[in-house]
Amino acid sequence: MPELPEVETVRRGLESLIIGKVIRQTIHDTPKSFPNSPADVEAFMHRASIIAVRRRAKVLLIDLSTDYTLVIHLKMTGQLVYVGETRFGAGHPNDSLVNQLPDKSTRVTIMFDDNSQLFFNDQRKFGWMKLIPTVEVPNIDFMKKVGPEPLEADFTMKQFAERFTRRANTSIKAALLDQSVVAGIGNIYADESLWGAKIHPKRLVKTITKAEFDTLYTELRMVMNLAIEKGGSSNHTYVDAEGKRGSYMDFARVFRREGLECPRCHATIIKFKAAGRGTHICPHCQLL
DNA sequence: CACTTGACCTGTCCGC
DNA sequence: TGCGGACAGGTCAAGT
Repeated sequence: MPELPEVETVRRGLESLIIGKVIRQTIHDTPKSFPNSPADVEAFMHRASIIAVRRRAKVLLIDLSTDYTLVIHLKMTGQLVYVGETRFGAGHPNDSLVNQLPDKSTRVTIMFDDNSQLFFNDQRKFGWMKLIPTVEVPNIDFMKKVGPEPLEADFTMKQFAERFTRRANTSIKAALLDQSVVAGIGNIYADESLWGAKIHPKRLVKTITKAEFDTLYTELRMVMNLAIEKGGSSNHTYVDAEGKRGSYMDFARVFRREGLECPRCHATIIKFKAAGRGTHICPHCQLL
């Protein structure tokens, strides 16, 4: 799924749904998705209550009353879906997914005392969930190297441009996707913000002017705020904590719109490969 | 160090 | 209807 807006949408949903709930049982038989031993799960999850649901970049952190934390990365196709004690009736908008859980992509099932459940689904098995002591969270590799987030209040335009100097000889798109430069951007919002700033994704970082970085900073924050407001982007498998799709794709200007008109100049949007990823631009607005 | 490419998986879609 | 290949919201470990 998930770039920052999608993970934040899941975080907000979980926060409203599972805080205070007590874990009765955890079902996990796929070590790649959840490597902790049954003994760890028994000792640090069983009878634990949910204290907080936090997020850092694209990683979710579910704090437990045992001073352990579930650290979760959804990667491409991970989902965290909560199902209440009463399931939706047939015909409900969420019916198709929620009523079928668990399914063949369910990797972990957490059952709460009130009979509600939290499912970690992941079709491609790239995602993972790990149980570690809460005090160790800042020490994991990801946390140590991940950069600042575009929406942090104290993250300035000046800092934004400075973060990129280390990646002077790579393309701006590759640099935007580098989580150690700026955290939380993925393929959708890289393309959307570069369109907003009228920058070609293959431009080398060292050729981007200060004025262009300033525009990119502003566009990136606008795009991410809008995406959070719309509950994220559901390009393929992404759903929020209640199994609902996000609607940002209805507002996308270039992403997955190849062959359609640029909303700014009406040229035809094209798709090609950049930084190893499918990339969408307006060839008239974004020149190399 | 900085940079690029392939690997990790499963499912779906598109052309033959 | 089947088969092969390309591709999919992301990181890593390798290679140069």
